[in-house]
Amino acid sequence: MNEQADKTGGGGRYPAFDLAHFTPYRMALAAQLLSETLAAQYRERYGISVADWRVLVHLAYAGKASVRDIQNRVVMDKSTISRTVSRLEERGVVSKRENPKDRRLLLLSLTEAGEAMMTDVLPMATSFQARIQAELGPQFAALEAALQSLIDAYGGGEP
Amino acid sequence: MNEQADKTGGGGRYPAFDLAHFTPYRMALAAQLLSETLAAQYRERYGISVADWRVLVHLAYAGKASVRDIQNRVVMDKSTISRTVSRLEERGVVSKRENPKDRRLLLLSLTEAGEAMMTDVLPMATSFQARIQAELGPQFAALEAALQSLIDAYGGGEP
DNA sequence: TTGACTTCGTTGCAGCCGCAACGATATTTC
DNA sequence: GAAATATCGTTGCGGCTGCAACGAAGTCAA
Repeated sequence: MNEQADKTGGGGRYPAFDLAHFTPYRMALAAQLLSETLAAQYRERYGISVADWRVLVHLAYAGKASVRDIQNRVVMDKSTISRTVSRLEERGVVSKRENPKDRRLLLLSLTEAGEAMMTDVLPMATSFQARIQAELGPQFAALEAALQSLIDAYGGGEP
Repeated sequence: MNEQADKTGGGGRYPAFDLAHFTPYRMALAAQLLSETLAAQYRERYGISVADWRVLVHLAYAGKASVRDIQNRVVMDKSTISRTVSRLEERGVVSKRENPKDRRLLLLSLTEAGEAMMTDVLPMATSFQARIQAELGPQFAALEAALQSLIDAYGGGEP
């Protein structure tokens, strides 16, 4: 509790501005804490990164998808998705075929091993969600609503 | 609105799990949208990155600080701070001296140019905060409270 | 059919990040 | 006072990311 800020830097040239009370920063912090807490669990067990996780979840949810499908649903650059998929394929948890209907597209899906892994991993996520919900209690609904407002207002849908 | 997920991948092996309704993901998305919206403004005018921004804001707020002071306040790795400070020093907006009281520490502060820049930039942030608050209306207080709960619950303070 | 245009995924590049190891300086302990 | 220990900031390294450019494949129009 030492090193107090002296706040006399600019001689009051600009208004006091504390990052700790700035909503974008607080949001980033909260998001990072949540992500890390969850990621620590599956990283330890399976060596899965956040990018891996997002791709895998989408495939578990959708069954089959192309890179573009994932991109439309998950906010990730297509190059990131491409590289993530390649890594997951090498690990043997994702299958990467060519779509015969349109040979530009990939037909991505989980392998047997991938499905087995997700059978183990998804409940972790579900219970984490439950934990958040429980910890927040009545605040949870309000948080959800506010997040939705922000996502709508700042272009979470289509550009 | 084509490419519907078929959801038949695992044959119902695991519970339906939609990333879009998962709180950690939604939080990350909202945080990213806010960050990008704000960052676009000062990046365009001053070529400032988010890391730059955080360091600069802290210095504007605190007047003088060491790398460690910043690390204690802002969640950034010390190596990131070190490199960010070096870049900002080269640009001439941050001064980097040695603390005579303890020669391990740096005595960081804004230069005249840095203060001038922040005089211009900080109001942008203030008005962005006001915009968020206005857009959320009564939801804002609830969001703040929920964020605080999460940050407390997941270790936003000291490890 | 052919040629222009669009879409999809990959890759080269440059930059940033986190971790761990390190040198320099302070502090503690004996 | 000297040696062990702790703290601070920097740097090397490996990995990841976003952007832009690209080749391959499909679509559209004349």
